[in-house]
Amino acid sequence: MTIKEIAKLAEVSTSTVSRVLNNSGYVKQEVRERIEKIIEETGYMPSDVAKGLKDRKTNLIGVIIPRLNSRTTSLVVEGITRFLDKKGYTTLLANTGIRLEKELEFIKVFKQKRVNGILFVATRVSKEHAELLEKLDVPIVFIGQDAGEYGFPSVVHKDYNAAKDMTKYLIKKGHRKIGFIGVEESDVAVGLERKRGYIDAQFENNIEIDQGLIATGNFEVSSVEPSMEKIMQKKPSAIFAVTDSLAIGAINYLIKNGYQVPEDISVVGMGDSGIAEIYNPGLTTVKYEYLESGEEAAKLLIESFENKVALRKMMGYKLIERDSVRSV
Amino acid sequence: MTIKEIAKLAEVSTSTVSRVLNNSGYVKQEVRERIEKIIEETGYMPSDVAKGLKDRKTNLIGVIIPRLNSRTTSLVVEGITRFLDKKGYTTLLANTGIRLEKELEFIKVFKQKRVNGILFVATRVSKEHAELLEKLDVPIVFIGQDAGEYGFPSVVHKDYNAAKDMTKYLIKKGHRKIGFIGVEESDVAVGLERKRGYIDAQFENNIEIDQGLIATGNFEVSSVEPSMEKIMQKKPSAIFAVTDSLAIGAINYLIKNGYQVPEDISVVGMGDSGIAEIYNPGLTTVKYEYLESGEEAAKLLIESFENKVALRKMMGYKLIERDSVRSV
DNA sequence: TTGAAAGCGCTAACAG
DNA sequence: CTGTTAGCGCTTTCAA
Repeated sequence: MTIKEIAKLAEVSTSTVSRVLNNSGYVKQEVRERIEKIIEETGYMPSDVAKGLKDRKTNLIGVIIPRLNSRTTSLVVEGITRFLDKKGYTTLLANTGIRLEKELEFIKVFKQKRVNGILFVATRVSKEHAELLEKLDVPIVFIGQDAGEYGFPSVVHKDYNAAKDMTKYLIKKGHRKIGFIGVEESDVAVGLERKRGYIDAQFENNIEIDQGLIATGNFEVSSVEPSMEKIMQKKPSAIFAVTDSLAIGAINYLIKNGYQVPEDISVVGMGDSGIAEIYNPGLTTVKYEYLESGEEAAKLLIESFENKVALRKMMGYKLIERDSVRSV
Repeated sequence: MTIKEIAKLAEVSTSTVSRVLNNSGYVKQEVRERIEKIIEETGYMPSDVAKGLKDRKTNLIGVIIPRLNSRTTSLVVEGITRFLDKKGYTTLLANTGIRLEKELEFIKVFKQKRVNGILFVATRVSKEHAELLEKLDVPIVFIGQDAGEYGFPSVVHKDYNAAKDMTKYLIKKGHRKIGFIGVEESDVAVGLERKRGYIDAQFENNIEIDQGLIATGNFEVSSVEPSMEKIMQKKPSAIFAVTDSLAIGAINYLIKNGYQVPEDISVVGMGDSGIAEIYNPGLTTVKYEYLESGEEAAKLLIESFENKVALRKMMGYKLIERDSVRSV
């Protein structure tokens, strides 16, 4: 079914049909009704493909995510779709499995689909990304990692400050030997910034950094065990894990090994992953504004269509005290 | 940047550029290289919009989901994107917030975008859906709810059997008074089928159904409290919740009220939501093949492009025994 | 108030 | 081996 067929059925020209479709220009009431009736009956829907060709605007926004099986990403995407839907944009979703080559490939695919912009939930941003994006010239906003270095607008979380605050909180509770479960530093936000916060907080409180208390694994819960084995040799009174999953992995490890949380040892996470709330004990953690960051990034992108300014938006956070820490 | 501009730069016709782009027909090696160089330098990417118009194939698949903040949906979508990506399709995502009018609207939007097919993660399927889809004539596969009644292919989980098996399991463990926390029956799969399983298993074991043991809320954890208050008056020895979140809500309620799980009362859920595994105690539940159902549905859809047969695919399940049940 | 015609970017006969 | 041309479905002057 095309506009031409509708025109023929209504015995008018395609222009006239187009006019009633877009409510533009003059159409005699009687003719309008005739056409509307036919459209209704046939279930005809105009093609956005043809329209897109005509006015080079697809109203498509490409969203690139590392994976979907994390609450973080889900919330960000939820925020994105919520905002874009309101503004009449449709979301194209690309799931990369955190593979750089996939990320680059999807950026190209999006360009071919002529998306009006890209939202990139990144775990790291490289020169390759920057060069490709530069070349393809698509509006983009990064989420979760700062791409300001390459001149791209970004929506980031205050990872450094949050981790520092959390560490200070533990220190205030009397802890001086705080184990740290981190992830690869190639993930600047989670791996590097949070670690910096952890270190600086101790530095400012004149606590000597003990490398024996610091373990680096990956995001998989299975990586917690070796990390914990290393850390526990130093007999810490608290564990600071950079994500809630890792924190819960740590707690489960402790329980399995006969410790009580928080009686014997305190544990905190970051991310307020939903599990944190319903877990037993309730996990003390930092709540980030994930849903809001998705909305904010989408908003930034849409706004950049008009005035293109590269900027960085910092999202807030909140320390949520629950039952996994005790004072010593 | 268009094919025309590339053609001009390379001093050839657009057809020749098109030929090197698609690796079709003959092009003199020397000319080919010249064109490729220009494409490379300019970062030109052919427009899928124009291509789509030409050969009425967009390689777009629309995915409609109720919301993203559940592990179930995330896994299904993960499975979908995984499969579609392999096959060269791109995913359009529509997040409805479980509002019927949004669902219908997105189906129309997808039609306008000329998607080649739709995957609908449904919570219920109505006549309105059926009529619209009939009229718009878009290939579709339902996920999670059976739309066979309206002649649409569906990928569903064995909700009835799984719930029945779970109930039988509790019975075998010696439980005769089993509380039931369900959801609205408008959700046929989760609300109705699972309840039927619960009832039939008891019927077959000559256990009289006590309406006082059956409570119906919604998916929100907050709805658990009133349900539990009602059920606990009957002093059950076990609770069967139709989702893991609900089950954990129940456990938290019990703990708050001084009960021990499973010592005082057993609790089981359904869905193997990830929380089930790391929760304390480990939750006995049913693991569904969510990721696989996404893949399976996408596969069905793509296959239906060739031979269009409406069919129903039943996904398997597995009872996962953990630590939230004891024998009585 | 309506229609004819051109053009958006690309591909595929067809002709050379 | 390469170019010309028509047409995909739609909107938008420009005329009438």
